[in-house]
Amino acid sequence: MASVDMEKRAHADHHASLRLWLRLLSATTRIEDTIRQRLREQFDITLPRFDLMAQLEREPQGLSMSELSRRMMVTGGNVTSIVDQLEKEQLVQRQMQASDRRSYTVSLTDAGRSAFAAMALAHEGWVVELLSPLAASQQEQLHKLLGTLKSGTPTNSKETK
Amino acid sequence: MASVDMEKRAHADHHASLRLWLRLLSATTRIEDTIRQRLREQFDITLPRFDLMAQLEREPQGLSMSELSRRMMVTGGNVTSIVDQLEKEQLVQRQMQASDRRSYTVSLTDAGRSAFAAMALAHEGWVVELLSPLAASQQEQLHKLLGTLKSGTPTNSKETK
DNA sequence: TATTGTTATACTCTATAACTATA
DNA sequence: TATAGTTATAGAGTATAACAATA
Repeated sequence: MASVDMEKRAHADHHASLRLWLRLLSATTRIEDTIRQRLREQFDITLPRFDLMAQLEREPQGLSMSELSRRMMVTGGNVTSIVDQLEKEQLVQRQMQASDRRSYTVSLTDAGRSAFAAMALAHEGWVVELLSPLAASQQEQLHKLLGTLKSGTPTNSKETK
Repeated sequence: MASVDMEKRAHADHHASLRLWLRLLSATTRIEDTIRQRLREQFDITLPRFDLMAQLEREPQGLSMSELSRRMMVTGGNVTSIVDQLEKEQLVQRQMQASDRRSYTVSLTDAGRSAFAAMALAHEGWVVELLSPLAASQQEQLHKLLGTLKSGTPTNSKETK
């Protein structure tokens, strides 16, 4: 009967989704761990610190602590401690804002900008290397499929930026 | 000239790889964070503990600490502490091995097995839900593409399991 | 009162290394 | 000597909540 077939199909699809998820997770984790390890070994930096610098590199005029917190999706206290560390190494700077004296603008220093350029170059090379089993056209396909995944559920697909 | 075109192409591909990686990372992280949060809220369990139980569920006869360590890709000390916690909650048990008295066999208790069954069911439902923006055929496509990525270089595409 | 950012605290996961017991 | 597992310690990242300064 059709309903039995549909049930079988549903179970098969569920298992397929689970297998897909495990593969997605393990592929991503493997690449992420490799990048994390190389950033540590070659530049003595962690991924969150690298990410924070990447955010600042995109915004030369700098960002407030709360904006960094929002973009990195971590709470404010954590941003404080990451910025503290990077400031100690003179890679970023806090600048007072005249308009609102509660708030700082955080930006890369010149040293930070050049350090980040070197790291970003290496980072891009690693990504190219680690994704190289896929041909350019396959990468494009993957990019499209992940784009569909990105936006949320079909029934409630509100984009929060 | 052709060499200039090739350089342009290489740069474009590099950027495409980087964009793909960022999308892959963010999609995976978003799903993982959602699962982590729901496991915490609904079952008061962390992902590593869930993963350890999943390993044991697949091996009813149980696993040694060192085998668990190998499969979860974390060092022995961590496995000890995770097993300690799960044992305290009576979800897993350590059993002496007659053959080698240095070694334990860790397995799910009956309570652990039934608790895991409930969690795994919910977990599978979440995965199905979170991947639902992709149709079954798209999920299959994604699975294949990630398979290529998984095994390493294109010249050596062995499937490990 | 609300907001920006800091500080203090606690928890989990992780690795390293020293240690015990057994092989 | 080598191996299985534990213990102790340290460090990173995370969240929560109390706090100070400013709006």
